[in-house]
Amino acid sequence: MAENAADQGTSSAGRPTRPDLAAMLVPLGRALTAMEQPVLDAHGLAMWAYSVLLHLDETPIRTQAALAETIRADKTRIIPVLDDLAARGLIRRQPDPEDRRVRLLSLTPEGRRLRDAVQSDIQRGEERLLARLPAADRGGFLRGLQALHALPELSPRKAADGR
Amino acid sequence: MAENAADQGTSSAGRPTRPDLAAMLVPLGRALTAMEQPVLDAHGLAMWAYSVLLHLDETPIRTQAALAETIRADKTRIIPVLDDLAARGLIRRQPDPEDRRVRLLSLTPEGRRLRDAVQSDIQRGEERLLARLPAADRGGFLRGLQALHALPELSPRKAADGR
DNA sequence: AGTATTAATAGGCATGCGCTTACGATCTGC
DNA sequence: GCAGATCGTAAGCGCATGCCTATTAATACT
Repeated sequence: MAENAADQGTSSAGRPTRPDLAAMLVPLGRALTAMEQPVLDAHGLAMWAYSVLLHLDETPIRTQAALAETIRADKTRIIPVLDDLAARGLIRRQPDPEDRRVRLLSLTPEGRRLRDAVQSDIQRGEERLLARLPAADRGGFLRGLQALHALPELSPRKAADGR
Repeated sequence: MAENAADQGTSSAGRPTRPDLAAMLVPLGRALTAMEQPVLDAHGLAMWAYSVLLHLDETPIRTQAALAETIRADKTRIIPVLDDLAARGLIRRQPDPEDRRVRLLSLTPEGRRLRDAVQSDIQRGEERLLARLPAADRGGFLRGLQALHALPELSPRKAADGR
């Protein structure tokens, strides 16, 4: 006994060969977010506001609640964000003629300009980081990340309603 | 001049070919964390407690403050966590004979057992996710992730004190 | 017409967390 | 042996966030 064999469960248990994914992903996410912050500050954008600008225009978004859900924000908490963005002329919020309860959201040209400028800034910083990766792994890392990001099981809300 | 050309910045700006890294990493981290939660609950461990168990024993940790820093916890906030872990016999907290201010932290055998069991469970779930990746990208993804995770610039605290 | 639903909005409650202060015990330098 | 720094600990402030309720306007169901 006390042997350091490796079989002790269903699969290859024992001492793992890598840290938990979350243990790497979460700090990385934090670090990336911290890198973004100064850029956002420079443009007077909060993280939520940037998130709104990003997701507006990518997908046709109808209601504010739907937007909130896609960016995983609280329905009631983005309202001040939208107020601010609209007041600054970065988004438009017109009542839907077909259903006058909903406000149709869209990016204004200035909104798109700002979004593009900020995103370029941010991705420029990210590229500096990616450059640190061995070239052989860079592509796989990015593809893997995008693939996981696209998995529906990882979106808790969608995964729940299987009907 | 409303042409939809793509050059408009310093480098390859315009519409980016991928989402921001943080925009993928952060939700992924959240999803992974959510996947871990039931496992942790099943073992009666909170996230901070698990984090402590993980990092104890990997590196020789002397002071509680040092532990707190490595797991990015607040010095004062892990104390109840340590209290609980010690009360459950998962860690030991003996006064250092050389400096009786500091408590030497170590994993008990039960602590190590629990940590290994939980981590196997967690990584088993993660492997199910990784299996969804194209085999060609899986290795690069993991290596890239580990490489970025190991970068010192991404640890805000260490990066700051360059002196 | 009359009731139930849904969108947007406001407000409030509870939680978790980072940060700060305070304090006793202990160590170190002078 | 005293002053200042350090460790562990307690307590509290403030912010961001998730969640829940209520209100109002508009739509849908019957």
